[in-house]
Amino acid sequence: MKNLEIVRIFRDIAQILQIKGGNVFRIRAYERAAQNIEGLSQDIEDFIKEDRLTEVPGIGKDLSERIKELVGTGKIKMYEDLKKSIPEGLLDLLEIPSVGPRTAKLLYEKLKIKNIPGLEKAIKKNKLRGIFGIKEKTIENMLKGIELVKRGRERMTLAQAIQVGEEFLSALNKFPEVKRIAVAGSLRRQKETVRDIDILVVSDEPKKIMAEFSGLKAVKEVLAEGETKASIRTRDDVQVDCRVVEQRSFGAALLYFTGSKNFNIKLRQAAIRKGLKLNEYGIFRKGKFIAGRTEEEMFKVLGMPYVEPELREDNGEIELAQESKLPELIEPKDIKGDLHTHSKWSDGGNTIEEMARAAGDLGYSYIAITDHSRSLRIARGLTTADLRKKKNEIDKINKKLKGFRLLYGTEAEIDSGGRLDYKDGVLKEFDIVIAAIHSGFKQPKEQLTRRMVKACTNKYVHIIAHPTGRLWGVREAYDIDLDAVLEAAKETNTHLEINAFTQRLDLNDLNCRRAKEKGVKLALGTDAHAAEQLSAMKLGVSVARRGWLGKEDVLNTLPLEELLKEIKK
DNA sequence: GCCGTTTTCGGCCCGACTGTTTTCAGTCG
Repeated sequence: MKNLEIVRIFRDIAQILQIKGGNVFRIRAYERAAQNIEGLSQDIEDFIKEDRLTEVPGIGKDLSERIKELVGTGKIKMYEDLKKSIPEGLLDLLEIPSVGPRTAKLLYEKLKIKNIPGLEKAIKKNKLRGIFGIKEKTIENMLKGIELVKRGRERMTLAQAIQVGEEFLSALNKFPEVKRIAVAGSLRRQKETVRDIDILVVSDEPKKIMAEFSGLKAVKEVLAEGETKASIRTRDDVQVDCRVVEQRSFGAALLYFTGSKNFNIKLRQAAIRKGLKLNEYGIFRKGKFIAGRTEEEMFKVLGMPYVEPELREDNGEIELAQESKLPELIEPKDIKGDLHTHSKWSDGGNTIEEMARAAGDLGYSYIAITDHSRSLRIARGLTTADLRKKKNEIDKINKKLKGFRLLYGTEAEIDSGGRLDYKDGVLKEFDIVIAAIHSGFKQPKEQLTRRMVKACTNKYVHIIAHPTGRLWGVREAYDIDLDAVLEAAKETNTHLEINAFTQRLDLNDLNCRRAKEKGVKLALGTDAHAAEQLSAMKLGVSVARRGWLGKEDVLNTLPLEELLKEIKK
């Protein structure tokens, strides 16, 4: 899959052109193309094969030639030439907050600064003084920015972002001037990682809110504070932006502040075509306010149904909305049970009964206890003797429980040859079998793919757990041919998992969409190793929603009897 | 460099805040 390589190159090109001072629309064209390719659920090489590259929005004659050149020769000449035209390392300067293309260009032209260490040295030697347009404050901001880059401004996981967002909401909600409050930005779109937190407040006293926001205990540093908008950094180095608007602009501001940026641009273009102006204060016709209180009324004026925040990525949803063909997304309440959990029998922290009660409290009607299998010793995988005892325990608890069912399950190891580590006679006893890879991630792509495909063909395997192995902050997805696995899954009625564990979210949103397009049904599981982790299901639902999935695309929206029928091979 | 129920040429989203400015460019989202 060359998609991400092209994305990176196009973004690089855009940045180099910015520094060199190219046509801003040409620059934007590269950025837009990169964004659109990033959002593709299909391999770009498929588009080439079918000669329909220019069907990808933002890709015309020139860019399609560049893409073909890269896929064909491994290089893009124009990009190689551009790279040579500026020093390596200059692009790093753009990573520094407060340093944009113009400043980078200035620093290079006046002082021959080529990279971040060079800038640091120049600042320490007082060389920046006297450069036109740079004074003490600017230098100070650059130094702060450099520090931040050094510490690595990583993105948070969605789970962390949700927590930070909630803390700020509840802290701000205590102020009487706050009439209404909401999170926006990529957190509201439920992206799997989030850079900064956006908070929207309705109030008649914006100045007061600004002071209160900047004065919160969690605030380490105020980055900017104006009349209606302020940015701070928390003690944990998270940037939080707060914006205050009046009541009638709440919907407009929420829409604007939620993004994504490209989604907003497209909506504004749609507004222009209708002779309207759309900004964060509302929709205006000849300067007269006609909508803005709620997002719903704004979409209505723009002639389309409400677009769920999770869809707002400019990945085709606006076009579908205009034809009223948006998918109806799955919701948390549709989930009837959790299909991937662990108990004390292997490496979980709670007993089976405790897990069952916690699941019941969440309103579920079933839960699968899928402890690790024999060969995963490190997680105390169960021997066949253990399994008999575990089965007895489950049967006993099931007799006690009314309107709820424990499913006897396992998360079985797929070995390096694609076989499972329990014999068929053992496997067939389970109500549900999840198969997973926990070793040999670094095998060649072909072998990894073969293992997964073979696991799908096993007639006792119902679900493939965390199919790409991505573990946030630990390792990248392993190198598999996901399309081949999807094909195999489709053919054998095997389900792929959306693992909702905070650091996994695997399959991710784009791959979910790919699975749906291929006709593969997904199974949501939290991989909970303790009762309180069952609540991570909401993250999995978010991934599913971002992957355009409806209730009908997810296995465990089914009542128990239908679920058991559905998974039969 | 892309794109077209106004257009195949001439447009291309819109505004807040900062730091440096006597009116605005740069950065950010």
